Amino acid sequence: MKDKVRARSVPFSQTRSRHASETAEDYVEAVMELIEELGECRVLDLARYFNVSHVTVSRIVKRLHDEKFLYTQPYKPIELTTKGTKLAKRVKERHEVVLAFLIALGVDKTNAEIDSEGIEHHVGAKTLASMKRFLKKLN
Amino acid sequence: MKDKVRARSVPFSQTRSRHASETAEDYVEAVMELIEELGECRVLDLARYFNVSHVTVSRIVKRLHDEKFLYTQPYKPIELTTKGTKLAKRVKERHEVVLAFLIALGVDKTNAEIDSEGIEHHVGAKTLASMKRFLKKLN
DNA sequence: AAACAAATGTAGCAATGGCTACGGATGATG
DNA sequence: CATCATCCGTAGCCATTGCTACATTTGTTT
Repeated sequence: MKDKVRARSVPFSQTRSRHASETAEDYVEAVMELIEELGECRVLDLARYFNVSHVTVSRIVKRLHDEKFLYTQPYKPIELTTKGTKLAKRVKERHEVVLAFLIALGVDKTNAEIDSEGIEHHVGAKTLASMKRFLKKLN
Repeated sequence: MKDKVRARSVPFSQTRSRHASETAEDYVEAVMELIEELGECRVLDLARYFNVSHVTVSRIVKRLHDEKFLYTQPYKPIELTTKGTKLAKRVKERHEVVLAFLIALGVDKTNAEIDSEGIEHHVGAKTLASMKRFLKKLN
């Protein structure tokens, strides 16, 4: 009986570290987008993007720098490392698939955009493949 | 230009408070499940369920008690309040829809279970309705 | 009843992500 | 080149969710 219960715990992979990974994904994706749209990415651009204070951003940027996702120097624009760019591309592609999928499913654009932001982080390879298959079948 | 960027920040609704709500959802759902399966729900049952220490559980249980989601007394089993039961039922139903949906989409059971745990928290009313429609069409 | 094991609580630490307040750096403008 | 606004860093606070170590309660077993 207890074993059965313990088995259920598998999907709950240490909430805190999972959240940290989600933050990394959100930030590298945002940095890539902001560089595309504004030419460069500053701390305040990220603060406006995520609607948080510049302090929160600069601390997270520091962490992501330590984890080698991006380059950052005081008072300089933020850039992605190779590692960060790879992650950003993967995240962006997955995000686009999830968004297109929700819209194809019949969700209005506004809600699809909101939900896809949260859902994308939890879409594994298998689920992503299924979503792509679904989209392909529609064409 | 900046406005366009700022608009994107809408889906990112204050990460921290969102996480706290997700925890509440996970815990009331777990309490309901554990009571069904074991007859009662103890701190250690939740610790095994989520694979965290009993300390983490008892602190979260204290918070959920303050927020009136559950009853708890020292060294006694945990029970859901009316508010907690309502939330648990809603969460459970949504969870079951998401899981069934992923399986119907072609995801294997193991991955569907893992991904649905994360996805469920971000499925809004509109997306949930679309998933239900999809499931209905299959029958 | 005493002793022991198991369950739970408490103290106190770390990491993460929020914040305000303040000060230093940069760059534009007079 | 001096000033001033903007940007950014630092200090220091809080909440949440992890942890270990230790204390206490409960219930079982001599």
